[in-house]
Amino acid sequence: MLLTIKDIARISGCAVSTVSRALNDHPDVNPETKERICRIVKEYNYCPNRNAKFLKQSSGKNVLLIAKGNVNLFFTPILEQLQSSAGKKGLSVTVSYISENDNEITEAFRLCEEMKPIGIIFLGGNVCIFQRDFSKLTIPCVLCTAYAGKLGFENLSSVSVNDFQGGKAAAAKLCELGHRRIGILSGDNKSAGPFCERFSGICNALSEYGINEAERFTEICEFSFRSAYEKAYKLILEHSDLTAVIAMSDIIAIGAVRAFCDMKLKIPDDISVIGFDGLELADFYTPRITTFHQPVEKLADISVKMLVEMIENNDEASHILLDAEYVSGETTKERGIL
Amino acid sequence: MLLTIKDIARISGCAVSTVSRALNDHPDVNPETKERICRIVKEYNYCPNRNAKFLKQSSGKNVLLIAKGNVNLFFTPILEQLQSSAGKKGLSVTVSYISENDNEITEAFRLCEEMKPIGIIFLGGNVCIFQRDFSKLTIPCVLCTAYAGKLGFENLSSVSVNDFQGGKAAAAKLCELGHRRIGILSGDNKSAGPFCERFSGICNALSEYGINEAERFTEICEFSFRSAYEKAYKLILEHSDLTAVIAMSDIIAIGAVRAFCDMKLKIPDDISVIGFDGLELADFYTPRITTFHQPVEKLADISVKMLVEMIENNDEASHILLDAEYVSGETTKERGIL
DNA sequence: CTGAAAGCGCTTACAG
DNA sequence: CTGAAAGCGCTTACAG
Repeated sequence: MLLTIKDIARISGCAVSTVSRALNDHPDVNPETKERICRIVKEYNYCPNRNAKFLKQSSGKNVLLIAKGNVNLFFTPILEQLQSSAGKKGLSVTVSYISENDNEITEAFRLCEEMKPIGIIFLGGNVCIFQRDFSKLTIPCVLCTAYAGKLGFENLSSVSVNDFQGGKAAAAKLCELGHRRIGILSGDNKSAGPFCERFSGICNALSEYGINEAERFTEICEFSFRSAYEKAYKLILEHSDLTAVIAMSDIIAIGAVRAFCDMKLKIPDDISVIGFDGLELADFYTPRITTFHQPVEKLADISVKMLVEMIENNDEASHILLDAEYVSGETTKERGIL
Repeated sequence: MLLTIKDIARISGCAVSTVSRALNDHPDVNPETKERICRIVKEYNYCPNRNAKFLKQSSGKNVLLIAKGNVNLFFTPILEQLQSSAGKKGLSVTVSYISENDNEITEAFRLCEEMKPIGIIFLGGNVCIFQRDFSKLTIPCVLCTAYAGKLGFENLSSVSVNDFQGGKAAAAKLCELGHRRIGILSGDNKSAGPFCERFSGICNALSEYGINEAERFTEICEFSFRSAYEKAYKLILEHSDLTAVIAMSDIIAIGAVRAFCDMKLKIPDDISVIGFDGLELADFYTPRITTFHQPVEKLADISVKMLVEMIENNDEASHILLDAEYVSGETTKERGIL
């Protein structure tokens, strides 16, 4: 049986309330008393029951981190950085992993009641769900990896790469290399969000290079190697004259590269591929994936910084866009002279 | 403000205790009352506060799932399968992710007090920590992906691949292809656990093929692309005559393949590489990684089945070893005639 | 600076 | 089958 706060009170000869105050760093407790209590706590390896704590607690230093879709190679390093960055600011973070199909706002709302956090960081999230449901939440929140500036909520900041510019730069890069028959392997770009932004950016660049809508060949794929593989295969079967493909994430790029290899297409001689995200994996794949890197550390650090400033200084919501950084790889080259 | 059970009681005209019983499927509640309560619960979107629930609850259908080291591509699919498999058995699972450096037993013990689960599944875990600390836990537990048979705890079952046989088969495969100068890229094989088992298996096979200890070239790497890359590089620099490498996981194999490419070694013409785990990624890498696949679905399903039987039938602990399945890829071939 | 007491939202004997 | 009441382990006004 684990010890309770009552046991610690008994052993230390204090009241339960004094132990609680000592443990939670309240100012009005005698330093000697506090030290004695802490010693006993350590000696007996006492650990407060979080259910009871959260049931009562109205405030604290707890920050909630809601990660949507944890299967994601891209989110894992951000998550680690978020945790370490929040830790340095003296915040204790509780992470909740939810699946791609869950409603992040509903989950956040429930956890707010349970944990009474002072702020929330969403790692990933569906902008449409935010638009519809976010008003339920009244504490400071930050959306990390998607732009929430268009939503206009007073307590919702966001930090992400400029996905429009990133998409545009990726397409421009291929056009500069002389490619004109370019396929697009997109994530779901129907509803607002990063894929939609990237898609707009890509189209914008293609237009500037005089490639009109009739010459854009797009397949929508799920966020998996297999789906990307299948859609890449289909794209080439239907448009054998493509010389380049833009994949909206490195996962998709890898699925595509594998498909092209199986079709006996040489990369980058027969076809160029450009990815997005700049995963560590992209750098260890053969061939190295040419990609646009999302600055993971910055995304995480800025998220935490924004949240802290909203909480402590009552700063109003702001929306920061970072540049995705071009990473040269082995999957792109100039279009061969046909 | 979220609704509490009191609100539901007031709205439905019942007592709080009746609402509680209805919600928790207790037998002794009038079907009509129950239906009315459930309708109201749904209509008002009521969701019980888990802190309060767990604070009181002495039993239930809660199963705890402790996943150690969530950065792991191998664990993610097992985790998903475990959740779906447990869901089908009518168990509600709570997942706790802990880092590689945490003590899984300490964490389990704390959560037992808080959640009062009826059983625990550990996804991954350090056998040495189990040996030292597991006796603290008295409820049925299953260790998934490592063998706990040597530990002899009455309430700890385990299911894993036969890592010794897997390692042995991997080494034998290379020997059969004519390789005699074989490098080993190992995870930490100093303390008991899968890497240690695989290492023993590898050594056993090499001995059987007459390759003595002086001809085994081993580097220990961390579980990352980068570490594997560096150690693979080092291995070749120091032993340029190696014709094959056994990597103890696909992550390590991929780091090695990338390193060999950068050293201008052709795979598999100049050097063969064999991995372990059978990640989806291994099948989408170019070249496809030859590997030994851990049967993810079986590992998960058996874990749940074992736990349920320990709980419901009071079955005693058992330890199941599955075979790792050979998956032919593009990174192995016969040793060239020198 | 400290203690006694109320109460967070639930569950579960106990009584009817 | 249902309700009133105790209590889970904490935190926090309130009094001193």
